[in-house]
Amino acid sequence: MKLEITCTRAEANHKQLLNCMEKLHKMEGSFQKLTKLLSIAGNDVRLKILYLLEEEGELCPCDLADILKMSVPAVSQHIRKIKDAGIITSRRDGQTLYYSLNSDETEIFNSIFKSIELIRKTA
Amino acid sequence: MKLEITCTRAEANHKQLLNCMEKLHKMEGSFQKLTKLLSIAGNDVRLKILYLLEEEGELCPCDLADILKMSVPAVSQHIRKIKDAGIITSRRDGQTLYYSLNSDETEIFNSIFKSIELIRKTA
DNA sequence: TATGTATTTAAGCAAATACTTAAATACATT
DNA sequence: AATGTATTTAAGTATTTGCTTAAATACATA
Repeated sequence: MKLEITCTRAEANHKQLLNCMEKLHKMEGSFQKLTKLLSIAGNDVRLKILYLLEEEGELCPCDLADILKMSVPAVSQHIRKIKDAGIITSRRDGQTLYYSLNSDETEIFNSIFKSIELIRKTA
Repeated sequence: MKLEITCTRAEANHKQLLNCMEKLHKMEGSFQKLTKLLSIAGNDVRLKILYLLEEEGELCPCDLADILKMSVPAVSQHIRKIKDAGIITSRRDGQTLYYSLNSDETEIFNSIFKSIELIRKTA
């Protein structure tokens, strides 16, 4: 890791900057994983899909398309992103695929959804 | 609000779908605000900026550019996004602008940052 | 006032996003 | 086997994103 300080301010605290760099470097993997999760949740449609799965347990693409008032392929492509990130899994019943949140991912989304309530109160 | 069900599956639970639509409709504003927050945090650079501000209290664009090893204008443009969302504010000291998290926004980010630790353990 | 430093803003561009429509796949039923 | 339904995948496209470089702004100091 290159630890080069270019800031020329007299007040610049080089030790602080180097410390920050090392911290980030050590946590790089965690940041990548969290960024991935947040970028998936940071979309109106996908956040609603995640919320609906949390609330309803499981839903199929067709239901989600109805609820979200959008085309089935559009929903399906969002579902794929969420699935590729390992956040949901599917269960087949005949022609219908039911998607649900993976139990090991619910904790972080629960804390995110809690903030919805928080926002409702402050807004 | 148009409540139209197009799903033709025999098993489709229309009451459930209508209920979901109403819930989403009532929470539309909260979803928008939360999506905005998450889309801002769902970027590697911005998540790190937010984390660094949380950890260090305040930092200037120049410091952040050093720590993140990227150009000052690139950092500045990320800062602007975060600032436009009302998440941070600036304090001027001479030529230097110090940015810090707004206190009313720290709660949600704290819960997000906590999940970094969670991820470190599970990964 | 002139020069330098910190920061922002603007213009330009490559890559990523998120939709649309059309085609492919998987299962069910006749 | 043939047709229909649920879903995914692919191709095409308009929009957004995130950088780069260059120019503008704000403050400090000689």
